[in-house]
Amino acid sequence: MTAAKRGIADVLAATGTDLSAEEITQRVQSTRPEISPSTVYRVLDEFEDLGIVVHAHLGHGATVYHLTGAPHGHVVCTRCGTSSEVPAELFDRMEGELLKRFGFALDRHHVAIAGLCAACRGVQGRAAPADRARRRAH
Amino acid sequence: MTAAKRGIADVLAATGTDLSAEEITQRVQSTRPEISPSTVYRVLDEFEDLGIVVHAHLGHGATVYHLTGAPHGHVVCTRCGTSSEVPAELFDRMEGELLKRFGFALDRHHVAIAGLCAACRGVQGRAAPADRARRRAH
DNA sequence: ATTGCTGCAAACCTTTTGCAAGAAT
DNA sequence: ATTCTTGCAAAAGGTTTGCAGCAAT
Repeated sequence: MTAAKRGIADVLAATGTDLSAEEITQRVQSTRPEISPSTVYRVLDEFEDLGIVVHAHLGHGATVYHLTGAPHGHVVCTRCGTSSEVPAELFDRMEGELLKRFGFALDRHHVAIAGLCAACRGVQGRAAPADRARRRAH
Repeated sequence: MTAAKRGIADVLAATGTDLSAEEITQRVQSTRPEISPSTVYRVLDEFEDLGIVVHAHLGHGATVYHLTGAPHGHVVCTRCGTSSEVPAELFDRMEGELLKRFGFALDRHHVAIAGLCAACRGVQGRAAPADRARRRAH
């Protein structure tokens, strides 16, 4: 295993959250400044092929990566952009239905559910009209 | 209403599926060649503010747009990239749980569920190792 | 010698923005 | 006159790729 791969693996192991390629690059570069973003993308790709890493699309912005582990889903607030992880078991029922009705095998790792987080629901109450901030955030 | 807006609205009304900004641009340009992509993005933004249009992120590639109507979810195959719409009612149970447990208000319009479609499940059977095509498609 | 990894720079795709011109009020 | 909308071109964000060099075999 090369220095780049070791460094990227270390970063992924050291964090509890999902990281974008850019965040991973920055952290790797804090100890190995010469490692380039393209290498990070290439290594991440390779790790995915090996099943070590999975990624998810959170809707806005960059793809995020994390070590394969306890599968979890993501909820993303379309107003403030915050994302958080939710237990994979929330998807059990839907998984069964999708499989039965459409033959579609849901991937819990990969899911991003959009909506309004508790804080933003409070702020804007019932379905206020979209504002620029909300669109931007998302 | 300006020509650009009318044209874009017509395109959206004439299709039954989700369209990317690029597809919308191409279709609009078939009758009004001078309309630019930036205008399409701006008009789409405005339509969203008005609540006429909603968009969804399908994971890979570009954002897609459609007229606000019967809300539906999307499932996207991570292998072949195909996306299809699924009834919003599939999200009922999950919506309730997310609200109760996390105060999170799911937006059914906006959801993209990843997984393997029936065809691709057949092709690769049980959990074949990821291949380049799959990564690419997604 | 051959193969594989890497850094760099450039390319790419999607989306946004600054600006000056034109249309509508 | 003022305001809104547009086209164009450039920029921006995220990601991929060509290439030459270096490392490991």
